[in-house]
This record gives sequence, C-alpha cells and structure tokens, in this order.
Amino acid sequence: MIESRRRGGTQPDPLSLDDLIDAALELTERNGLDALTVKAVADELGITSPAVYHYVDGKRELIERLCERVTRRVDLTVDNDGDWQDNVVALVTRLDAAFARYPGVAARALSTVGPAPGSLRINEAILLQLTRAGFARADAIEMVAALHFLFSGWLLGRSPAVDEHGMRAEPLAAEVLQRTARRLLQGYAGALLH
Amino acid sequence: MIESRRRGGTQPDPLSLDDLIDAALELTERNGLDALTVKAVADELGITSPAVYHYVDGKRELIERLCERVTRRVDLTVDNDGDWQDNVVALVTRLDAAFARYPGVAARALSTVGPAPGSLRINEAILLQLTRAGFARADAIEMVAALHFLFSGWLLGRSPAVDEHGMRAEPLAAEVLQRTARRLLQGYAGALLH
DNA sequence: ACCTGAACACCGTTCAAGT
DNA sequence: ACCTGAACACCGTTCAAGT
Repeated sequence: MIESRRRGGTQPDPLSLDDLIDAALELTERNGLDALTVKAVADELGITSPAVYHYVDGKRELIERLCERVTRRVDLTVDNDGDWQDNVVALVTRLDAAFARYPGVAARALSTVGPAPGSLRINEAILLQLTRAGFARADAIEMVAALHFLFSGWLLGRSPAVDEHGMRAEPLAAEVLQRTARRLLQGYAGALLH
Repeated sequence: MIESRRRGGTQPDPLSLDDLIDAALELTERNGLDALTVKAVADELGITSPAVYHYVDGKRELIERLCERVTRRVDLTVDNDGDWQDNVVALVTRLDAAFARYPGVAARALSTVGPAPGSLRINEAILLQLTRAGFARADAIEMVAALHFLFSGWLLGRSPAVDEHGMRAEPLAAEVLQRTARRLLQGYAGALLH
C-alpha cells in the first residue's frame, strides 16, 4: 500500500529498479504471480503502465528479477561438520519456505531452461555436501538434478496456494518433502557409497 | 490442417466435442500449450471463436479435457510377475513419452490441485506394484506421491520444448528420469523392506 | 531521464441475432 | 441446436509528446 507517491505539489522522488521489484514482490505475496500485471505494479507505484518499461525491458524481465530476489534470500549456511543428509534436507526446506510466501513464483523460477540464476547458489551448496559425503562428482551432479526434480514437483503440487476461487489448498506439510528427499538421498547412498 | 470444413454450398457437417479436442491437441502438438488460443482452435475447425463456447464452458475446460486425453492414452499393462521396480519405471517412462509430444501439457496437467483425473489411473497402477513388493499401504501412498513429485519436476524441466524463440531445449535423456526414479524406489526399499 | 496519453494487436468471454 | 457479428474488459507493448 505505497500508493500516491506523488500527491500534492511535492517533487516526485525518483523511482529505482529496486522499488519496482519491491512493489512486484509485495503484489505477488498478496495475490500470486498469476495475478501480477504490469498495470498493477504501475498502480502500486503511482505511475502508468508504459513507465514501467523505462526500468525493465518487459514483463518477462520483471518476473526474472522477481524470481532472482526470492531465491537469493535463502540462507545457505550449514554446519559442515554435521550430517550431510540433514544439511541437504535443511537447505531444501529453506528454499521451500522462501517460495511458499510467493504463490506461483516457484513454478516460474524452476521451469526456466537452465536453472534459475539464484538457484545455482543452492545447487552448489548441496553439491558441496554430497562431495563431502564421498560421492563421485558425476554422481553428485545427478543427485542434485534428482533433488531438483523432486523439489520442483513438490512445489508444483503446492503452488496454487491461491487459485482463482481464492481457495487455499491444503498446506501439504513440509515433512513430506523432507522425508521423500531423505529417501532419495538414501537410495543413492545405499547404491553408491562404500 | 482440417481447414475450411464448410466451403462451397455443401451442408456443414456437425461438429462434436471430440472434434474440438482433436483440433486443440493437434495445435498443441505443433505449437505448445502456451500458444493454444480459443481463436486458433476455432480457425482450425472453420468456425468463429464464440462458437467454441457451445461445446465447452471456457478455455479452462478445453485444457482440462485435453490433458485428460493425453494421460488416458498411456498403456498401463505390465507383467505382474516381473520385477516391481522395472514395472514402475516402465509406467513412468510411458507417461513421460505421452507428455513429450505435447509441450506444456505436462506442467498444466500435473499442477492442478488434486491429481489430474487421468493420472489417477497410473497412480493406482503404480500403487499395485508397490503393494505387490510388500510395502505397507501408507508407505506405498507416500512413495506414489514422491514419484509424482520427481516426475512432475522432471517434466517441468523439460517442458519448454518449444519456447518463444522456437528453440528446442536439449532433450534431457529419459534415462535420467529412469535412474533417479529407481534410486528413489531403492531408498524406500532399503529403509522399509524386509 | 522520466513520465503521460493515446493507440495497437491480441486475449477470453458475453450476448443478441440469425438459421 | 449451432453459429455469426459486434462488443466488452483486459492484457502487454509501442510511440510520440511532454517536462
């Protein structure tokens, strides 16, 4: 609810690209990515739709930057002396929590060909845990891909947190994600380790 | 390329709902679901856009029926004396092949809350293999969910077979899906079986 | 540089009217 | 019952014009 940034006779303070993404994020948090429109962002900032194109090359870039911001916020610090499975599960859980706030962002962020720029960071963090566990590099890479699939599918299933009827789907507890991810890791560990 | 069904003075043969879905499927196979428009379907059939609404309640229903058709075509017969893991992997592979022909359909079909009507069939087929292997019912259900996640994520990653630049993403061989699915099954088997 | 106003092409959908 | 033609609200985007 920023609204009417430029009321009265006051000099309109200059907008920044960050302001734009902030507004888009806020709208997405409220109504979901599907309802995000260029005009809605413009209204939120008190400008007209065409003005948005001065900051961003199109709606596509707007969404890309938005997805990047969501994934970049994820805390990747883990205890490198702790259990590698616990660490991987913790990382995935945190990414899940980040996406949970912004309905629809997950599907968009994860469906882009070649993993989203922000998700590369977490993939590397997971990869570190896997090599630490003793997996060969090629196997570790496949495991990251497998986890990516599992996680994407999980998010896809929970994604319509706000559908067109305004109904919220049943929350689908995060423990399911955690258990399935763990089983996947165990499958690889049992087949490939020592 | 049906086109001009009603040329000359010949009596226009009546359309059916199936004709409509057929046309939509053909268009989707060529251009992907994202490019599927009500007008495109109408053009393909030689009618105007509003006429489509006589057969279907809206674009949403059109897509639902389309997804249903794709999943319903999957052959679910397996050798019930064979290895259960082989059977499950075979089923998933066939579903994958069905979706591969229709870019974008997978993401839509799998993201609907509550599994798509057609995918229920395959879930039951998988469930049968798992109980046959000796898993408790609750565990088997979670495994189906886990497979569903893995598979959905896999499809999401390969989905933009036709993106807006007309570029086809690297095929991402089906063996990756098969191996990761197998590892997942092994994880559950190692933890829960005998 | 930053923004507006008007316009364009394209959506899905509704509705009155035709046969 | 089946279809057309016109219209509506709403998209994303372009562009000339203003300051």
